[in-house]
Amino acid sequence: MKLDDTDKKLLAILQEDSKTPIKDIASRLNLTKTPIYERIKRYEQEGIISKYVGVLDPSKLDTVMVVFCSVSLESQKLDALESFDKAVADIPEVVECYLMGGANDFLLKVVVKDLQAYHTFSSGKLAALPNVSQIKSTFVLNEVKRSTVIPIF
Amino acid sequence: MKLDDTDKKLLAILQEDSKTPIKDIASRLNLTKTPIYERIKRYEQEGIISKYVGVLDPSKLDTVMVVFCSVSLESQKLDALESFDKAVADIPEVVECYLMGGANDFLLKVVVKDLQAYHTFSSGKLAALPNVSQIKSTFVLNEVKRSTVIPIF
DNA sequence: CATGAAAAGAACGCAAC
DNA sequence: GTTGCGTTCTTTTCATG
Repeated sequence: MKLDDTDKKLLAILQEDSKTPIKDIASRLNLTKTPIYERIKRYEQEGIISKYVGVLDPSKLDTVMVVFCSVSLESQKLDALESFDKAVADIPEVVECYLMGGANDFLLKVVVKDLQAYHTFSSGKLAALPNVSQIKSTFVLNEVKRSTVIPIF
Repeated sequence: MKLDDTDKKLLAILQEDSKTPIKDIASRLNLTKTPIYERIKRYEQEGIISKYVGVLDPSKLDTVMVVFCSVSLESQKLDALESFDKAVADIPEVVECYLMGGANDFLLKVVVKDLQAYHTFSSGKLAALPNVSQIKSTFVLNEVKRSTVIPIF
């Protein structure tokens, strides 16, 4: 869909704070409630906004450990990639998963409780998936920035 | 803070869909509105829930390209790391940034419009930051899974 | 797009148990 | 924790210009 200037500003606001009342958004954008309301409904219907979520602060939770791991498969055939896709979707510890260019590896962002939980996950769940040939884990020392905002220019 | 079983279920729901009405949550957890409401307010006050956001579907936006890049600094001294932290926070293309174990590199998730925009960002903004010695870019071919949920066990 | 009115729903506060 | 009530805010719909 084509986004005009108002769309971009509006989506930026909703990505920052989805609880901003429509009337507040309207006054910030020098419009009235009606057009704002209709645009938001359009985003939701078209799936541009896929959902509204609460974002947790991991540092406020007792023990949360974040690990990035790059996973290589034995085969780069499409069906091997797709079966890995599906398997990963059902593993809650895998928060994000991307197929990367270059070596055709997967990059996974994994959230676990502690090092022991990571070991259980890595050797038990992840290595057990079909076609997995190599796993390289790198641990996050510090979360410098984490936002869910997709910048729209 | 210590989280009981109800907290975990409640946080899971809010991470999935923050617009679920309190009365619906209450009935799902076999409780009434009051305790649900009070727990949520506590999460917000203590910062466990840091914010509520709308999540966009990048595939519905014209051109969105995701790149992971690992950035090495010339110095690993604390002030060099911290000044990089601060600089990165103000760059909208950098959606996430982590200090990684091992080689003490930073891992950045970058969202741009297209390859040309990435080049502008990488050579212009990123390489221009103080102390940056090396940048390795890997492009995302396919977004297999992306959630903002922190699994709580 | 603006404006205003009206109805429905949700959040919020309070009191009593 | 529950139940109930009442107020306020927001969302939602609708009609007019």
